[in-house]
Amino acid sequence: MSATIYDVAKEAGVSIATVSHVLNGKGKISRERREEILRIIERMNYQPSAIASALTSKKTFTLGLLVPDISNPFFAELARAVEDEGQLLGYSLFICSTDNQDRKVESYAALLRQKGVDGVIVGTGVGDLSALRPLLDRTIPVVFVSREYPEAPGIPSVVSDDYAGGVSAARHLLALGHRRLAVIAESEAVSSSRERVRGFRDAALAAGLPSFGKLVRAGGIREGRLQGLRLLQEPDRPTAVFCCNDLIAIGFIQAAKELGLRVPADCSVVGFDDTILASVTDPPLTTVAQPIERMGQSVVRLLVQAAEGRGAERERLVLSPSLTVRASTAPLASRLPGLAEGE
Amino acid sequence: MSATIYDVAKEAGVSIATVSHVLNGKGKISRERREEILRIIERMNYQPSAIASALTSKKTFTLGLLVPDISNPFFAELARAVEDEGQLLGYSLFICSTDNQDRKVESYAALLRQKGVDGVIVGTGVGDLSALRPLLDRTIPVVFVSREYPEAPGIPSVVSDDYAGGVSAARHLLALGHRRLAVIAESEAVSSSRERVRGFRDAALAAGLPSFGKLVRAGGIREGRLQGLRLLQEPDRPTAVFCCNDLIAIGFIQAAKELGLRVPADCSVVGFDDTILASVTDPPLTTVAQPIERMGQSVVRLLVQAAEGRGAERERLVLSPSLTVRASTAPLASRLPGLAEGE
DNA sequence: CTGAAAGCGCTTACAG
DNA sequence: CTGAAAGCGCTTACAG
Repeated sequence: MSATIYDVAKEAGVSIATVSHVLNGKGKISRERREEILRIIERMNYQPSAIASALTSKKTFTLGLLVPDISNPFFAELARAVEDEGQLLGYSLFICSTDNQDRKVESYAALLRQKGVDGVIVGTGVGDLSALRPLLDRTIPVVFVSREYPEAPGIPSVVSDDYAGGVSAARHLLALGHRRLAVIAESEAVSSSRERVRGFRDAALAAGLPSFGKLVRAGGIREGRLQGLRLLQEPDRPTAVFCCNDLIAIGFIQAAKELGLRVPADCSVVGFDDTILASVTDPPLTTVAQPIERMGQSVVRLLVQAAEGRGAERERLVLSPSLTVRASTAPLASRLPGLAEGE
Repeated sequence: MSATIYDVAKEAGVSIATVSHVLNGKGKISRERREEILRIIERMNYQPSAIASALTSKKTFTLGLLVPDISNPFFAELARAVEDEGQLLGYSLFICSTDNQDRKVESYAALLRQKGVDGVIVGTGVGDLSALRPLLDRTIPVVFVSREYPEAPGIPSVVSDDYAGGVSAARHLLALGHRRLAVIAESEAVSSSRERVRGFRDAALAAGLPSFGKLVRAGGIREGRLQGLRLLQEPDRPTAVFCCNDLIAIGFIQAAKELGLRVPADCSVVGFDDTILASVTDPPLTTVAQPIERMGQSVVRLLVQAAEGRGAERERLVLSPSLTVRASTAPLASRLPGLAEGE
């Protein structure tokens, strides 16, 4: 076993209370004593047990992060930002992949509660909010990131302005002359996706489009490809598509290639998120960039504020996304789209 | 506050020892008593404090994972596998991104020690192994994944057979008729990269190549691109390149495109890892696939064995990589490569 | 400025 | 089969 506070106290000829005080900078300790004790701590290579102090102080300096899947680049990048900001503020991070399943959400929630985390960041989809009860029951602070649940009043959230993101995607495509649009959204259950679609629709209608275009749903690459194959083989196939995340967009581009269509010449594509994937595809993806790093920083700050009893200053933080134009979008070709296919 | 073991004991009219016993399945408790107590636990929604039990039992059921960067897809995918296997065995996961800096490695090591983790998985580069001293001093079990340190005897590791991976990359390119090869390796400090290069070289020489080709170094996409620009503008530019990870390969492909060269027509590219990125690039990347999921599972099992005192069965587990052929490699064009550029 | 003592919520011999 | 009691390594009023 390694040194405990008792060993240090004995060595220094003081009580453990005094050692504890110099450790935590509490109370008044004479400068000489303090320095003497610090020296001994150093020499004995003493490190206080976080477990013992957690048991008494009720603080673990640990946070939980619930995401659908840590191997999904968006959440991996978010996790990195969360980890860094947590580290800065002295908090460690438990990572929990839920696959958006309430069962896993609830089991992780119970686990995190048992572990005594000081707060948890929820970036995962939660079908039934009661899955979070183990946390809320014990009044462990919770903050949502990238998702919101209006049914959960009083729980702060950090999101990007998804509506505005949808608007900017639509305006970009409209400015390029596209009129025959389509949207591939995520599940209706995902609040952020709903907002993105709403923004896109409003902007399209505001531009005088008679109709808003086809709307289909997908989750990741595979489904994006499937829906792409379908959309692109319809007689009135769209000349531009808005995909509610980069993965879907990637699947869509794959579908286009398989059908011998060129992106953006035959169909423009806009994604959402701007993860590393967007810069790597061919063509590089025009996409609505979420400020992932700032989102991560902000949730942590909000959560730590709540955890430390300094009431969160705001309940809801909305960060602005920005359109990153790469090469998957282009002006509408002058020929009538679709003609080549023999309509 | 929520219920403690005392509340349950009082409610059940037994001692806390008895409650503890039924909780942990220890000792002999009469079936009726057990069931009665279980019922009360259920009713009171009692969950034992992991902190208190950690303080007495010296087990936290928590592991640490040191990686260079959780937002790097390879490590994100590995982390997912580690998390899942840990979860299965009852362990939670602290995630620690070190950016391969010894300073951060050491500070995380000290932190994990304070938190009392039962073991740590090291997938990060460590320049000076003494950065791990906080762990080793306290004899906290450590296992390496994807890297090895021969200087650290007695520490188990799980790696893929990097040498064999390098061989298979070379054989693939040789079989396609390529003779003018190049390699973009990671830093010399990275053991896995060294082995990959060694395998590649041996296979090339064994095939009768007079020389093994150019060797340059890079870390990620940016450097891969830079080195690509350089390599591809030399008079005797290679017709095929082996990149020691997918990120480098992606950067290389970008460079080729910028120079107006086609992959694979003008230059074949083989990567290493087979992360999600490899399937998303254009062309999709031929790459040596590491069995990421199995690696994650295996390290966790090895580590938990060590943590639970069941001596690790083996000190070193080597998993076989396998070549995934996609579209970034092709037979050597019949024309003399490079002629087009006016050599 | 410093110390004695209680207490955090468990587990674990040990005794019966 | 069950309980009393010690102990894990800290923090925190409280007293002096």
